[in-house]
Parts: sequence; structure tokens; C-alpha cells
Amino acid sequence: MLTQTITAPAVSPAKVFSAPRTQGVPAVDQFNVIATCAGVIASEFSYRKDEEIYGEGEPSEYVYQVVRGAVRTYKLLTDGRRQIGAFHLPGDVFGLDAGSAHRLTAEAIADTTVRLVKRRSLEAAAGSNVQVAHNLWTMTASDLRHAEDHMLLLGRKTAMEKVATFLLEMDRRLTRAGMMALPMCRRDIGDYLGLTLETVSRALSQLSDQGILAFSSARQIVLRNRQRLADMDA
Amino acid sequence: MLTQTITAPAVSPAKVFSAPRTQGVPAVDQFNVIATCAGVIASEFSYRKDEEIYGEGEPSEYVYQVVRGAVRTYKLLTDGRRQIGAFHLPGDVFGLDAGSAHRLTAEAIADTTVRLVKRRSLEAAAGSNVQVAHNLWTMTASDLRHAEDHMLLLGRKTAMEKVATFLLEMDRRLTRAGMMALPMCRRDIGDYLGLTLETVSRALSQLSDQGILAFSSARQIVLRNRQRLADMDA
DNA sequence: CGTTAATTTGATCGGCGTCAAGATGCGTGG
DNA sequence: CCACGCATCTTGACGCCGATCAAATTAACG
Repeated sequence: MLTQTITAPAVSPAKVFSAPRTQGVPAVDQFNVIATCAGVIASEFSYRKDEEIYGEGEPSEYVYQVVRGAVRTYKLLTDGRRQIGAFHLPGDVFGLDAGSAHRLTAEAIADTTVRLVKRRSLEAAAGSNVQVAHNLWTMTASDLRHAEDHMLLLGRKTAMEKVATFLLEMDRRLTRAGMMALPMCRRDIGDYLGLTLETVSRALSQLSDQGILAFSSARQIVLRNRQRLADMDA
Repeated sequence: MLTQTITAPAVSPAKVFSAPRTQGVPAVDQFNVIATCAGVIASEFSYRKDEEIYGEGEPSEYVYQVVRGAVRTYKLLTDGRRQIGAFHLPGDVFGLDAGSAHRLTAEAIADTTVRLVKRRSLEAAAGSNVQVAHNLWTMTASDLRHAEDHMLLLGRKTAMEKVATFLLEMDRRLTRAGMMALPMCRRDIGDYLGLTLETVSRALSQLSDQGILAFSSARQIVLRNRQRLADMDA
């Protein structure tokens, strides 16, 4: 069901897109490089909380960049067990599959706005523009690096180490003004870390009891001791 | 310790390299495409069992293709816990990192021969040859697809499901004449699946008791019922 | 303010890890 | 060809971490 609203049919080539400021974002936004090439059309779409953006196995027609909100990409087993592969936050690119079909499902975690470009125009641009081809490669390689780190977490870390790693990752990616505002629920965190939501909750409570973090609400967290958190990560 | 033997300093451009026949190998060997470009030098090296080919964090100077033998690539936690990300069998490419450093360690599982090309010459070729640039991207995307599947396994499958998935993967990749000859030990399998070697051994014994597989030796396995094995995979 | 989702916390269970002992296989040297 | 030594693999007993089941509390939202 594609019920999203078109909020902007196209961006003017003259208008420089201002990527949301994120600590982890490269100095030169690779999505800008590929999206501002001649012939590549960028649009904006919005999705409501929990709305599917694309499904696993569907043809990959577009490549996306989060403008506002957050996205989860995941795989399901037949009985409903879910593994979230990544969370995509403002500035992040997702949906870039080299094959013709998406290999994970993407859903909006909260109300979300994305920019998107047609995959076919990207492929075309890559055929004539070496810079675009190089960016496609390094963006996919960046996803691979994250997946490799996450395999180590899923296969070999304890519950507390997983939660510590998660907090440090989110701290790096979305802490603003000393505060981390998590867009995702405990179940999403559990499905990202290979844990149940109860185990995630217990680990966070324990870290709170130890004074390593403080809640202003369940999803608003302040890290009080990053060093001790890093020590808990293996 | 680079104690490997140079068995062939370079291949003649005229000689067509015959890749080992593997069921899963693409019709056109992508390594051949990139390795036979003008200016790209391919050599052969050999490593003894358990010898390190490169270490995590080392500069990535070469890209490799397995000719004979098998390779494991892995990450370690500080206390020695290990997660193997992939096994590389004859025909497989490994060591292709977009960044300047390897993100995993590579070791020979058995006595192994590899072909290799300098990463810098690949990068140079990608700058002028669109086909090479495209192959770099799709090879990295192929690694990413495997990593995504493996995250689902590590985070959400049971021990028996993990072993079933492993057997079906190895069956697809190395069964010859109805028989699967595993190059790796039980510990390697465990570190690949996020299990202990004992749990792997128990799962294999159970499958043998059920008649789903048969051992001719501990590492020589015949699958007797692929359908029942596929049913055990989630 | 009522309704429902999200989160926390407690009690119990079980799958897989840990520890240990034996069995099997294989390479090496006599 | 056989004996020995070592690595690998199997199997058993037991324990623990995280899952499951359940219920209370808090937060979000119309």
C-alpha cells in the first residue's frame, strides 16, 4: 500500500540540499553527489509510523536517504522471528541493492520523510561518471562494514555487551545537546541485537542503577559514563 | 610472517585462467574480468594450514581469489571470542575492502593457493574501465547479501536451524560426486554459527541418528534427505 | 479521562555453554 | 607394518544466561 504523500515532486538543481547535520556524516554527502548528477531526479516522500517503504523481494526501483524520522530494515523467518539489520537515521542512505530486488524490508519507525532517486538513473550515471560508480561501491562497502561488526555482536557478545554497543552506536549517531532520543521501541532494539525486549529493558535498568546512564523518559537517555560503557563492551 | 612460496610470479595475458568449477560460480568469473585488465598483475601464492594471509587492520594491498584450499575470515574480541564471517572456497574472491585497511583477519584453513592482484591497480582500472568498477561494486554487494543472511541466522535461528543452514550452504558450494568434504573443523563451524564446537557436534550426531545425513568420516558427509534438512531450517 | 501500547519487573524454564572424559583418526618415526 | 602421540571429535553431566510467561506500572493519545 503506497499511501505516502508527495511533498516535493523534484528538487531544483540550483538549490543545494542541506543534509541534516549528523556527527557521523561524511564531509561530502555521497547521496548529494549521486543525486545531483545530470539526469538523476530526486523527489521527497513521506511515510507514517510503521508504514512499509518497500518489501523484501520487491524490485528495487529507488534508492533512499532519510531526511526526517527513522527507518528499520529487517528480514523475517517464516514464523515471524525478525532480525533488524540496521537503523537508518537522518542523512543515512538505504535501499541501495546491487541486484534487482530488495533483500530486506524497510519500514518507517516514526513518521518519516525521505529523498529518493530512481535506481536506473543511478546505474546510468555510474556508467558515464566514475565518481558516481565509486560512490555506489563505497556506500555498499560501508553497509558491509556495519554488517561485519554486527555479525560479531550477534554471534559472540553477551546481552549486556550488546546493549552497551548499541548505546555507544546510538550515542555517536544521534546524541544532540548531550541527550539521546531513541526513535525505536524496546522490541526493535531487541530484534536488532538478537535479544528479547525484556532482556533489553533489564540491561538498561541495570545500567541506570549503576549510574552509567539516566532516563528522562524511556527513550530519552543521557550517558553519564561513556568510559564505563565502553569497558562493558567487549 | 610471510613465509608463503611464490609459485607463479605472473600469468601470461594470453593464457586463459581456468577457474575451478563450482556450482555457485557465475558464468563469467568476475575476478577474471578485473584481473585480466591491462596493467593488472595477477600472481599466485601458497599458504600452509593455519597460516595468516592478512590481519585485521592491516593495509589492504591485495585482492585474492582461492585457487585450491579454503580460507576463513574472522573478527576477534579482546578475550579471544571469535566470529567467522565467511568461508572462502575455490573460485571465491576475498580481501576486497573498499577502505584502505582489512576489516577481518584471513587465514588458510588447509594448505591453500590463491591468485592475487594489487588493490591499487584495481582502483586504477576502475577509474577508466566501467566494467571493472561495476564488478567491484557487485562483488562487495554479494558479500553484503551473505552478511545480511548470516545476521538473521546469528540473531534469530536455533542451534539446529543454524547447522541445517550451514549444511545446505556447504552442500551447494562444495558437494562433488554426491559427497561433501568439509575443510574446516568443528570449532570453525561453531565460530561461524555462533555456537560451541560441542553443540555443532551434537546437532550433526542427531541428524545422523535421524538418517538425514551420513558420515564416511567426521568431515566427509553425504546428505540423505535435503528436503527434511530444508524443513529444519526456519 | 479512558483506552491501549509500551515499558518494567518478577518467577520460572530450558537451550546451549561449560567442564570433563573417552573415542577416533592421523601423522610420524621406529 | 605397527606403535605412539597429538589433535579432533563425540558424548555425558551439570549450570547459567537469556527466553518465556505473567502481571503491574507508566506513558501516549484520542
